[in-house]
Amino acid sequence: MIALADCNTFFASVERALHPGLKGKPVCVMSSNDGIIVALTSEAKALGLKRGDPVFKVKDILGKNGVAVFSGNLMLYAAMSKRVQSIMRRTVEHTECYSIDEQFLYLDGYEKHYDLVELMRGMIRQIALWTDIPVSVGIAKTKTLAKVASKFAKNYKGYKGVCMIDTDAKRRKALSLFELADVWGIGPGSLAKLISLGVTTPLQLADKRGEWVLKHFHKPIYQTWMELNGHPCIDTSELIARQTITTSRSFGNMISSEEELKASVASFASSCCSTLRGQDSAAGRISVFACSNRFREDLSQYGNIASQRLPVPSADTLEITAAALELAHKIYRPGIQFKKSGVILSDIVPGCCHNVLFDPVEKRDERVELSRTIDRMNHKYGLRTVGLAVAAGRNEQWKNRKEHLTPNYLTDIDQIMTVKI
DNA sequence: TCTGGGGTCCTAGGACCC
DNA sequence: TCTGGGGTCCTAGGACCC
Repeated sequence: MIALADCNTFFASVERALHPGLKGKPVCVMSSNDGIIVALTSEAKALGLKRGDPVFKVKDILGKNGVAVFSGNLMLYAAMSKRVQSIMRRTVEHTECYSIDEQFLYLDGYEKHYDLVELMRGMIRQIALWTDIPVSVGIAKTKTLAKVASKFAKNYKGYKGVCMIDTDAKRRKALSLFELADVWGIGPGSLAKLISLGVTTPLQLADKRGEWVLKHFHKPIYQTWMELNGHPCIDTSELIARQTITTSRSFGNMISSEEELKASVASFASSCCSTLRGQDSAAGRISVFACSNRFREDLSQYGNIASQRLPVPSADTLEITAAALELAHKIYRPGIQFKKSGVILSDIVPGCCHNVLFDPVEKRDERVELSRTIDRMNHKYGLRTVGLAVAAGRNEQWKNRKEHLTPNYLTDIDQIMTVKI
């Protein structure tokens, strides 16, 4: 059996754990620039708020109901995620991190010595005690079914946090009651097609013949069909290293000068490079994109992307930033109000330093060591302690707005919480 | 005035090879 | 009227996920 452990409204729960006065109150976490709502507690949902709502459109609801709003702080949430994961690993040996708030737990063998439901309830209590993060667990024979079970566990108090689908009767009942749109792997496109073919519940899909599924759909939906019938076939085993690394942001204010566009791109390139070195990899290809504000119909619209292959896979901030700036120059257009830019590193290979005949960069290993030294200084003394001047720019119109940021209580000794007794 | 960010996998189609 | 067969590699774009 496989369990999926899912943190309930994770980002909002982290904020609530660190602001204990908010227990039982509506809480929302916003995206960068405080632009949209990305996580919200059930109390906030009850007010009619939804994930994805632009904050400026719901300002009234937020204000009138005293909703606590926070600017998203991913560093903080990642640190809390690590704590929750470590408690899960104390309970189950073989686990697999699927996302910042979800973990698969492999329970094979545990049924001999434990009641699986009670084992998971014990783990949930431990997590609540040590972190204050509420967790729901679904148990079933496949990951897709475990996800279904975890939603039942989340939505019905009677399960006390854990729902197990361990018989065919339970599987059929669950699938007959579950929303087709909520099945893992079924997005808006497949949903519309399924409905047009007369399939409206997960059970109806599961009961179709395999040939029928393959006739109308491709491999991904076929795999979902297999899993709904209890045959495991989705492999999410962790990729050791990421295959692409992206840093992109919408700007706090629109910008129109090439210098500012380049400053943003240089800053994002640096950020990509330190992530790249963090996983001991090098990138063979770099892309830079920029676009105008698609919501401003009164302004001229423009978007473009340019890519370049690096002569040798590289993790050197200086080399990659130089390439990024050339690409930024290519796509820059005077007279456009830019709203967003980004840098994408791809063709990622393991290893930081590749010795190659006719390498245009001399002393590549020393250059990588320089970048690593900068990483260590920034880690020790705070982000952006040392960086490239070109990334600083002269004014910082493009920088994010974050007006409700929780301090990095869990990762920065200078921001640690003060307790007054 | 104000509308997020970062991933994966799959497929079709073009370019190129013999 | 007739116009090979069989590959590989690369890229763009769609669909989906959190």
